[in-house]
Amino acid sequence: MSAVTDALDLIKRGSEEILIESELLDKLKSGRSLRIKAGFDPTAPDLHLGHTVLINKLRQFQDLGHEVLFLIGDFTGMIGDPTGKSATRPPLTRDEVIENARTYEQQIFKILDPEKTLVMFNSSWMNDMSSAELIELAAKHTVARMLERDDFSKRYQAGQSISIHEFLYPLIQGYDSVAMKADVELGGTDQKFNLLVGRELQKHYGQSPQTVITMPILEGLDGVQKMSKSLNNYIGISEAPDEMFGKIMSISDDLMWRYFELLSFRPMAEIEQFRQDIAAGKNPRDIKFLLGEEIVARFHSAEAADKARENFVARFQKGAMPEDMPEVELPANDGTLAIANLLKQAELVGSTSDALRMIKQGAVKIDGERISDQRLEVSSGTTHVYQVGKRRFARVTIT
RNA sequence: GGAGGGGUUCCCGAGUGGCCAAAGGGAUCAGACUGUAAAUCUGACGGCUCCGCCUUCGGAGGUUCGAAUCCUCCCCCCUCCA
Repeated sequence: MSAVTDALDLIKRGSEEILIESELLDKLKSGRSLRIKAGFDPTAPDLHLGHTVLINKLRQFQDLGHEVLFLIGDFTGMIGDPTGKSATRPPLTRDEVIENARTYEQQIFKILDPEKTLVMFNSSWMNDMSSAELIELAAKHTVARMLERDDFSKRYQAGQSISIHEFLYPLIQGYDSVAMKADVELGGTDQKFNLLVGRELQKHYGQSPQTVITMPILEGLDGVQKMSKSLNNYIGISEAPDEMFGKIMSISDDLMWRYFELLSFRPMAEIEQFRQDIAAGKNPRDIKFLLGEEIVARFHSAEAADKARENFVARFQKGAMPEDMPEVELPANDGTLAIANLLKQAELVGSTSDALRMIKQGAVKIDGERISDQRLEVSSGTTHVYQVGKRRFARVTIT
């Protein structure tokens, strides 16, 4: 096997689809450093593991000697990508976009090699585009083709609104490929339509079309919907080790295999061995520990991973209190503070109504003792650990 | 421009004058069970000084003892016609 076919094999691992594979092979054979594009909409301030499926693939390209063009869609971010959305997104303000973009830059270099990464902003060419040029761009695509896109046609049929500007999104994303002279573009499977528009437009503008590589969409913690910040089913790459480890442990056994496949760097053969071990009676929890440690070690350190596992065992298997919890000081009224107000002010619950409900349901503990008195008054000068449910803790001092 | 349909609590979606803080499902939270699993079961799920009170059903007014439900104006969405 030649180095080129080895490279192709590496690229294919975990990817969903390569359009067109033979073109990619030719590009690899040319021996030049390829321009690998990936675009990110700067709407989410935090990268999560779902993003890393793609970023890990970019890293592989870098390891093969190619250059990554990390596009921050600051211009398109103000439009709002309609992909996968059932409703029109509100546009972001200029300040929000800039702030979010900065956060992206800080995070990607946990994975990518800065030496081989070019961070670009599509505003740098889109802001200069004239209205005439924009209309010329829009003339290169038809409404019928736009409506081929799954989410557009669904919304259209369901009688939901599609604003004209949303049609511009795929066109601009495609035009980015022209402006960037991309050889390859990576995206999630939900981006396939947009990525293919890039190929069309490059042809229109006299460039050879980019190879499109789609990566699977990682399911979130619920195992059903895609991992996303807005659905609150994500694991952020900047999260604390304990949090990260705990979230990995909370996924179902089925989902664990998906995460191994898309997030682990272990060879597939080793992962297959894990499956066999479990079939032979090994506790899946112990395999999940390995996944949790690998992920925490990648974004923090091996020591942090060990520590996270130890904390996990101590806290949930042995029922210990967490080591760190918020420390809160609250003023009393007339020497005491009602329990419901205390819990609300300590931000353990959202409202006093919620606090009373939690007490009724047996979810509230003080120093580990379950309480049932909704009218409990806590006197000033005391410090206790208050707990709501299994996860929410605070050490509260009444002054 | 014309005709029609629609905007309900986080989401979907019932509800056409009092029994509505509003069915049902989803999401979420809690309890049980566990491997903090998942699944399942049970319960909760606007707010508050919580057996009572206050504020919600696109917005503003109005009718009524009483309105998410009726009337007026306005805003927004969709469909068909032009």
